[in-house]
Amino acid sequence: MAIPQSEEFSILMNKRPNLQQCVDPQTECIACPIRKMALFRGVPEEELGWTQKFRDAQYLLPARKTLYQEGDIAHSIYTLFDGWVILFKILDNGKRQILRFVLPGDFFGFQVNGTGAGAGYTHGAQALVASTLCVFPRTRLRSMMEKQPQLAIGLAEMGMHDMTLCQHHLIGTGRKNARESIAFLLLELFYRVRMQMQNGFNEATDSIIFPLTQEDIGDAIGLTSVHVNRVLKELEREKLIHCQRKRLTILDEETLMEIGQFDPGMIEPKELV
Amino acid sequence: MAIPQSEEFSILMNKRPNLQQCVDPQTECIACPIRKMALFRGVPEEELGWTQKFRDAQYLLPARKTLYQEGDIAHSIYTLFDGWVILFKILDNGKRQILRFVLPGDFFGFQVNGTGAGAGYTHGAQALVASTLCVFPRTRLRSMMEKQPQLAIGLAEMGMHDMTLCQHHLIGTGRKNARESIAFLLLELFYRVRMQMQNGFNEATDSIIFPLTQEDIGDAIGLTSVHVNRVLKELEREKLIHCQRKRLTILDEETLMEIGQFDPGMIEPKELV
DNA sequence: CTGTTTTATTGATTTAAATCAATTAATCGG
DNA sequence: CCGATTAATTGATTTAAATCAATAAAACAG
Repeated sequence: MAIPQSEEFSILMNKRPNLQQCVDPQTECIACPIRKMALFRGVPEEELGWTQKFRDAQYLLPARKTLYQEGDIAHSIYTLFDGWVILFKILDNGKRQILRFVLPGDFFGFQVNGTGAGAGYTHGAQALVASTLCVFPRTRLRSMMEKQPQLAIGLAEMGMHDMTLCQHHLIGTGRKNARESIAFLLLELFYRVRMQMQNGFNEATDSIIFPLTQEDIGDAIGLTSVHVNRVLKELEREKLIHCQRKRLTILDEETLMEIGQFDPGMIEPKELV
Repeated sequence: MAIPQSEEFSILMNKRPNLQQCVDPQTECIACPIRKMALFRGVPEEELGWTQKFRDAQYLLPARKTLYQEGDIAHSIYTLFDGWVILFKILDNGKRQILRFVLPGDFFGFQVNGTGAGAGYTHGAQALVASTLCVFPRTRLRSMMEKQPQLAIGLAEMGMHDMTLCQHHLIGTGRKNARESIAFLLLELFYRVRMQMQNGFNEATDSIIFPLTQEDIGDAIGLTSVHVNRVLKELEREKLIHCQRKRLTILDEETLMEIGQFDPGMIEPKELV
């Protein structure tokens, strides 16, 4: 299969220096294993030919590299094809708040300040592990949606889901203690990753690759890495979880769900009626 | 003008017992002063005739009354026409987390768990002051959007904006101390109310009606009302704000913005390119 | 493989905010 | 207008998590 080489490639590379062109044959939208959970979820198959032209190409973002910083001009929007990305914001006091964990199929980069082509991202984005991205030019999104309402509906549905996750994130930070909040986060990510695997590639399991450092966990829920460490050790002593080598094993799902007040229903994909 | 009496009226009233039928002549969508910021923002005027038929009617919700509880079957979605509504969630330990402050023009009630007509709201909704609501049947939303993509685009845009507000809310709760977080919340609501007034009815001012109790403030940002009180008193002693009789006056906007790390840009309405 | 950097771990101490406890001030229903 | 309920205020005490500090262990680059 020929590797599509977008005319905008060199411009894009200048603007997003950490992106690398995808060398492997790129996945066509029509053949995409995660399409049903992603931006094009509602687009009829016969329309995918021309909607794919909207897509720029697939690119690689190496582990721990920044995709964009807050304020960067938002030329592109993204669907994560493979990997793990965090969206975050750095405060004046230097502290970092992780806003969202982006998993395969998730759409991001559409939140901007300002209007028109010069608008800037409201947040930064960074890969936790080597990731593959589907890149779309932001300025074509509206006209695409006008031609293909299923795209706008898909976007609204994904937005609804993201909003619900964000609100749960808020509850964890605002009204749960460290133990409850950490239990909830571990379960949320565990379930999301596992659901991802079911819909895409692998089998269910009680163990997932978990590339967060303890500092990442703390920055997600408003704790120091020192305190995160103490709570994780406690949960390990109680044989509820096991963490080692960027791998997380859930040993006692039921107890953990009680502690974190986690309901798997929140993870399920959302539909507008 | 005749008062439209929906065929679904009596069913609706059984289901949402606190809603009262609007006695005053109801505002037609075409004449709505806040339409440009609301759900029908992008819908061309010539289409508003048939899109309004989608709307059920306007209803009154008295002050401090609950519109729906978490888990209630989500028959309707809402645009707040006038008033002030909070969305919240009650945790197992009885604590309440306010998720979102709904101001005129804002759309809510679309976040549900489950699929199809029997899905339930993910959160509760309650009026802070007597409020007027535009009520839409939830089950017609998707077909409406398929016929009128501007509706889906408007929904996606509003979702993007709400998401950004939620993320700022998260930052306040996760990574700011009580003083910073309260300063931010006061400014956010002050700016949102003032923007509302500019686009709809009144003049700019340094003072707004502010119907939150100190407990409401605490439940929004994860503090006790006792601590909220101490911080508010401190800000008053420093002549930065003045609170009295459900009215908030911002005396020193600049200093307050510095304390809260508040950027008015976040309040501006969002557009997809 | 090896030195270097990053991340994890654990103890001692401090602190911001919670909790407990009264009182005072507002607001509301009749 | 008036008793009753709800909300605000203030002090004393406790506590969950932060901060400070020092290794130990892992991951990484050359």
